[in-house]
Amino acid sequence: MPVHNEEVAAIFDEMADLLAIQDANPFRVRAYHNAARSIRGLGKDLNKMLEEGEDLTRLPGIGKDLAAKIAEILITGHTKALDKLHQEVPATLEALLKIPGLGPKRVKSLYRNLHIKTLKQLENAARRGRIQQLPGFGAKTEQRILESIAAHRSSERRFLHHVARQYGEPLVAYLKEVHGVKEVVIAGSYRRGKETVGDLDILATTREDSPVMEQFVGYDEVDEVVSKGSTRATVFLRSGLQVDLRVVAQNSFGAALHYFTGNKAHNIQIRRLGQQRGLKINEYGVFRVKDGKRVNGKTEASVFKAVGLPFIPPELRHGRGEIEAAQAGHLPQLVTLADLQGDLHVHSHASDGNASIEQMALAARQHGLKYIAISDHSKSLRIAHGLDENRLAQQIEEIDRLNERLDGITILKGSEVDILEDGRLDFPEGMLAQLDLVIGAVHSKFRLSRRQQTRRILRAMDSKYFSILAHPSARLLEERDPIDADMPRIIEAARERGCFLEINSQPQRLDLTDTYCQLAREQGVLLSINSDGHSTHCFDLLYGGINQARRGWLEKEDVLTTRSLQELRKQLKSTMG
DNA sequence: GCCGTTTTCGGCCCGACTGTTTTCAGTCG
Repeated sequence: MPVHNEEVAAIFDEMADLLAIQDANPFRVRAYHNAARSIRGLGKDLNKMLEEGEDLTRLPGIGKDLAAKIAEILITGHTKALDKLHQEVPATLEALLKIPGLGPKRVKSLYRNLHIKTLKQLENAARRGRIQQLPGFGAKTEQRILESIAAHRSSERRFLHHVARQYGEPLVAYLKEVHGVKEVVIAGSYRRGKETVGDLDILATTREDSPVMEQFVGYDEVDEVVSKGSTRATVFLRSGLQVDLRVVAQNSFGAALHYFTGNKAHNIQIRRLGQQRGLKINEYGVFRVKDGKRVNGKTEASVFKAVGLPFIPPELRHGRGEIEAAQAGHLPQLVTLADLQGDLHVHSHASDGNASIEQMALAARQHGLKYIAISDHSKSLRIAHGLDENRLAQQIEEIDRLNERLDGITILKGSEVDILEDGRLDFPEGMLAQLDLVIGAVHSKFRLSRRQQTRRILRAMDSKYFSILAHPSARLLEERDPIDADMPRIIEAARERGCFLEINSQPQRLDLTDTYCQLAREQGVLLSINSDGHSTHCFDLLYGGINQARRGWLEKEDVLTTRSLQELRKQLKSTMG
């Protein structure tokens, strides 16, 4: 049973937490967290790297010691270092750290003084008023602990980017109307285009007399004010979405925007670069260390320039090599929404869509697209009224008639064909041969073993008619975990067979994920950014696929659906051939 | 525990807010 990257990362995070409770050197604690983050950002399977004899110490944040621990975990499934920690510190204490307001120091105090090891014990002690008697704790802290435990179930909830946008944009518009407010921008993971966000970080610049803080906490969707100072406030909206507002002066806008767009790893790297140049970088600007003089910070570009870098797009700021690429002049020219020429995964009311083929085609044309492929479900997906051979044959004729009649948009004949459990496709070859493209998709048997699932998909891709693997991980954000499959192997197979992978733009899918997009790009596998649309509004969702692609370092050239119809046909033909 | 065109030792990003204090530790992002 192989251990996967995520499990290694989780072990390091746990070790960091337990070490922190033990009062270990904070930098050592951080080293473990850094290593965990570094591993999560890998596009490659650690097992494979080990097999191929790659030097793990070349990974950022991994040195000799942690490389040895990684090898130990991969081979034995655990590490003696964590086993030892568990003997010294109860593993359950880690859960206490998740309570807002409880960090390692307080958890340690609770454990040492009140022998609290579990959430239940914590709750009981708080109820009996025993916590406020501890030094460093008070009545308010105790009350907050009780409230947090009550809300614990929802505390880890993340919001889809698409949903956060629906709350965030009206709030931004509202803040812009407040007296003395100049700029208002949503920064943070939202600006980096992440598929889900834990909260919204809003940055505003104002004149000094602006009542923006009062107006912010008085917004009629605010349910709870967590904290409020003169430059920073945190609230919860009724929807449960947490929103942080930070206010800075206009001339700090660039520095603050950079600072609050993050992520942490990126910011730390930028500051280190600053340090090397005798500069201190914070949210207020770039300062010379020797005399404290402010030298930059009005625009984001000026912050980058101060450390000798070109502007790095927000979607790349994850501390995963973008700074090194910028230094080397190798930053990608990221694909944009305007580069898209078509959409190869569109449904009609023949299966589970709610518009006719013509309506979908006209909506696509309206959106500036030059072609779409109608790719309705195949017969096995009964719940979505999948098409059988007869209905698909009729649809092909309908598309021929429409193409004769419609100008400015071309409709391709496709099908989203179920990949059956054994890897067969849901239509016979004779049927597939009549299509312009075949999109293979997993819609069932999500819980096969890694070995079976991988073999299933590879076998489907063996079909000479297979064009694109739809939503490769089959995940549904906040709802269903990704299938367990060897994605690097699948990407390799796509390269060998000349197939493509989809970036599905549905807000809940956003699949392929960013790190695998990056791997596909490195392997020369083109990605097809598709809406998987079911209504005429679906083309608005393509922005999500673009976000995903940009976080995966993709350029226009790396995306199949930026091709002209003529070039696309050539690409598809070489697959079919 | 990691890292290094100043270093193999001695650094490690930095500031705001809260609560419990009476000048600051702890937590958070």
